[in-house]
Amino acid sequence: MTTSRATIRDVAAQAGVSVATVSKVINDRYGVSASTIERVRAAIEQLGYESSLVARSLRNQRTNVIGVLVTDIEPFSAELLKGAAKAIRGTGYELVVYSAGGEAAHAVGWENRYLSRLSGTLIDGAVIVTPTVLAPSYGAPVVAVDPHTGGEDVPTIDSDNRRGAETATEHLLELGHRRIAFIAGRSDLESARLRETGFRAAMAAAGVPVDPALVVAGDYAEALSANAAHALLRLPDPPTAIFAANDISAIATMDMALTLGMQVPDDLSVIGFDNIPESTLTRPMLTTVEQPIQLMGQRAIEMVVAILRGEHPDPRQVRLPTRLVLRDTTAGPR
Amino acid sequence: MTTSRATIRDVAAQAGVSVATVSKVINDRYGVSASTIERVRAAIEQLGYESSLVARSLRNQRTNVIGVLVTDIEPFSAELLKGAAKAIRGTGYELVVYSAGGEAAHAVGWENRYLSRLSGTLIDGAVIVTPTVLAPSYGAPVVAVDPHTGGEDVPTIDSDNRRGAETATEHLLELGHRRIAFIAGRSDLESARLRETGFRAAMAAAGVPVDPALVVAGDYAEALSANAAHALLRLPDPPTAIFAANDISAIATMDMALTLGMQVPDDLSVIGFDNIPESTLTRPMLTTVEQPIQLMGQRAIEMVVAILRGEHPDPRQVRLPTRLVLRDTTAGPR
DNA sequence: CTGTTAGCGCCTTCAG
DNA sequence: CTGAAGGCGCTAACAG
Repeated sequence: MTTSRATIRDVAAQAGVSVATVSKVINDRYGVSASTIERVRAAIEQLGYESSLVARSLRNQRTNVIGVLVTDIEPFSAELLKGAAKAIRGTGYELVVYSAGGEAAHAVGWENRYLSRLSGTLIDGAVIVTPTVLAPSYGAPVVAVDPHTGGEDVPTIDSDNRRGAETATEHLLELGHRRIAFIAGRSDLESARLRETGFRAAMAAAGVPVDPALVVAGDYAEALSANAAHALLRLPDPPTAIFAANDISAIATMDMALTLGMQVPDDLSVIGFDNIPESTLTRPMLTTVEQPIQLMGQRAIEMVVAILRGEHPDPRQVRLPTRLVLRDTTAGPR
Repeated sequence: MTTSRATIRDVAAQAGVSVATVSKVINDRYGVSASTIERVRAAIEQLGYESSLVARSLRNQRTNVIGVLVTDIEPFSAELLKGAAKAIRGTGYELVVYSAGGEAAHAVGWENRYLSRLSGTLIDGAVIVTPTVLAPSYGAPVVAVDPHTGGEDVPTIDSDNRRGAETATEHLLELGHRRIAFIAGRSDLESARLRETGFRAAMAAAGVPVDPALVVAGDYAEALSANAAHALLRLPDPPTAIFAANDISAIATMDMALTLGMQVPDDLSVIGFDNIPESTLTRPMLTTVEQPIQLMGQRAIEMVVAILRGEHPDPRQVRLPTRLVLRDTTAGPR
């Protein structure tokens, strides 16, 4: 037990050569005799040696590793990771996902701290998911997914949040709803602002005034959204439909409606945003606006790889389409 | 742009002190005057300095990072990661997920290579998902999820694969099926062997012989499973039900049935294993055996953390229960 | 062909 | 209270 892992020195000692020679063998550099190579390889084999990624990346600039930085691994980022993993195949790069485990993430600027911790060493480039502040990149290429702002300098990937929100709202309107509530997302993210903008635009276009009491904060988070839903449904004149800024919030809303003894969609229509896999786990299944999340992850990786290869991907701001997915949580008001 | 990230030396220069002093401030060591601390903190702030994880981990033994090593990020591992991320919260540890991007993963022993690359440096402990060879751990605690073998030395987490497979088979049997096919999983994994064992045991218990032609390889993979399903359904005397060793295979089977113009469950019953979120995306929705995947990830992290804290978790081999989830892809044979 | 030297960014003695 | 020196594992010059 606990036999510390073999280092390059152990290999060198075992093979009776210098550390530098071992390094040469490992990296296929010229200038090592066949017999020495043989001996070194044998030692490596015997000791189960594998060069330390850390030591190596401290010394070299390139590591062949791309990082994906997330605050947490939840349904959205997990989908994104699937896409990222798909895109990484065949590129020769490896993927490292770094998650602070929620806590540190609350501090504004987590993305820059992470980036600073990993960049220059360990990763050649990074994808940052839902960053709130985007600092000058430290040399390594960075692509932001669903960033705090419509991006100016940094390449970004997002989806058409505004149009998606309009579509959702129009759907509710067409069903005959007029008292439509909106549970807003994280106010520090552009996506949340655009979803609210889309909601308001669709309402305005239909000539339906937005009751300020029906627009509440949900923060893309379960607990806060549940509270928000509770408050909305307890209003003297409650909404007949709720548009939640993401699926997590929509699911929390459905749970709360159930808790309050209401039937979805008979007593209340609910519509979400994202189309995470979990949205089909609810009963009834959630009607929602789909973002191509996996594709967003895929595109982000592709863009980082392209930049790493010295290319200059042209639209640096990629906006993917959204799409209404009709399921069973919306119906006309009674 | 491209201003290389600040190092501890930049901070030292900016604050007019030595590198060592900065290090002391960062790590809260005694022996620095209040005014110096102030100056150093200001410099850190101004430069946006964050110590390099790599340099740090090379120097120290502890990094406060736990690694999760996977061959790829697909539905199963993604679920597991959600659980792992949940478990990491509040522990003070951070999470790094390392994925080889499919390729390197094909080589046997990827887990040991990764572990060797990262262990001792970068990560304090690791969770390895579906390893095929488990070597002596290099000092750092390692927990294996769904390993190649019933684990002897290494702590492991898995679910009751055998019982789950029995349950699935019994369900098919109770519906009246007799020609039941089995699309097997990755033969290098204990889980796949146990699922097949469970299938055979249930068949034997019901006195139904297993037609060798109806047991085919699927490897837990989509392409191979689709082929397998095709072959099965083209048999002169095709099965009336197919039990696939995981949901990916089951979904591939459903797709193939559809391609061949068959109705599920009318012409063919299909049942899977895992209950990944994707299993509710099929139409009809997939009947399957649920493994508590997130919980497996959670438990694995908890165990690593416990060992890191010097505890000796008692059952070192944790087996979680499985459960039949009845949905819409099974019915009696015509 | 092989070994020696220096240094990546950081932290920890140990002197001053 | 502060700074200089050494070394973590590795690689890139340069010497022999």
